[in-house]
Amino acid sequence: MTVKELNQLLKEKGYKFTSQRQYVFEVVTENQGKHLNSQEIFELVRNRFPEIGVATVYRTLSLLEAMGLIYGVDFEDGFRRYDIVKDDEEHRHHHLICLECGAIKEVEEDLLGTIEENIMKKNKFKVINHRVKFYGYCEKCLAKIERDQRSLT
Amino acid sequence: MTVKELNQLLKEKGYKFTSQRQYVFEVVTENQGKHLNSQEIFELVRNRFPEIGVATVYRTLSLLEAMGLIYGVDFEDGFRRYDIVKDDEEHRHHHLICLECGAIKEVEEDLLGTIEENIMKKNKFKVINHRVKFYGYCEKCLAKIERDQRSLT
DNA sequence: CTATGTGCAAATGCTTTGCATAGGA
DNA sequence: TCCTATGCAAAGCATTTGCACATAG
Repeated sequence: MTVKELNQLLKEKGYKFTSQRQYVFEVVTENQGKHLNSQEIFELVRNRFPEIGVATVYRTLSLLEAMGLIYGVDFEDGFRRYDIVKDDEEHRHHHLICLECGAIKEVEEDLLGTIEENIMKKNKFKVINHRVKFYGYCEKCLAKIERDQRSLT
Repeated sequence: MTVKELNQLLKEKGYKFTSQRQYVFEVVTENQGKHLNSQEIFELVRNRFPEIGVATVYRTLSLLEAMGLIYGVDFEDGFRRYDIVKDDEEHRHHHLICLECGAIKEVEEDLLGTIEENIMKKNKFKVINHRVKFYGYCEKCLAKIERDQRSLT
């Protein structure tokens, strides 16, 4: 999504297009996949627009999330993190979280298609969406761990 | 797990057995499946042991979690919630979260056994554990929603 | 007796809010 | 011009921490 499209979309919904909103959106877009937290986004925006206040960043992130342009995740590290929603993704979007280094990688797959049906049948619960977090070790840390173990013997 | 076993386990690991730890453990145990938050646990313990302080509850919950006797979940509602770990469960434990009424139901299944292998192959990420949250509508709310829709036509 | 555990209150850290001013449309 | 958006500082709120005292072993 371009800044122009953001402008249009904001106006469509009756919101105003401001520099602050533009910069917050740009920063999140340019850092796709990094899952920046609110403070990080604040710092990066401030580089381009020093007058901005934290409150505006928080308010803008909420707005963009409500508009469906970005999404928030909570990796239970004390921060709310944001990333852009890619046009083609619906709910096929999950995270691999490395227990060693904290690296976060995205998985773009609809993992649970058939499983949702079973849930529906067994639990009488209509599944609308799901969020999966896999905890484990990324390639780098796994190699390191195996190396360390070898050197012990 | 009984209080007696808790006593033993604490001592094994070099911790002391105290009334505070006993009551916190009992409250979580007796409210299995309710996913109480720290404040709720604090209130319930205080009914039995009025001298207890919040800090002790927080410290005890962390300790019990580290010992693997309880687990914490974050439903992104601002509270950390706790429930007991049943003996037979490893990582076969997920949640159905109703978008309408907020009800939380547990699912006791290892949903992703085969999927983990694919993740491993495709992403070079060794999965140790996973946590799945399904968002949707529970039986009651689903019925209500359908009723409301019918009455509109 | 000694080290760990506890209660209290203060501190922390992220996020939200109130309010006067700025600035889109 | 009018109403939404912003910046600032203060407030909120769950959780953590420092410290003197209590207590399990």
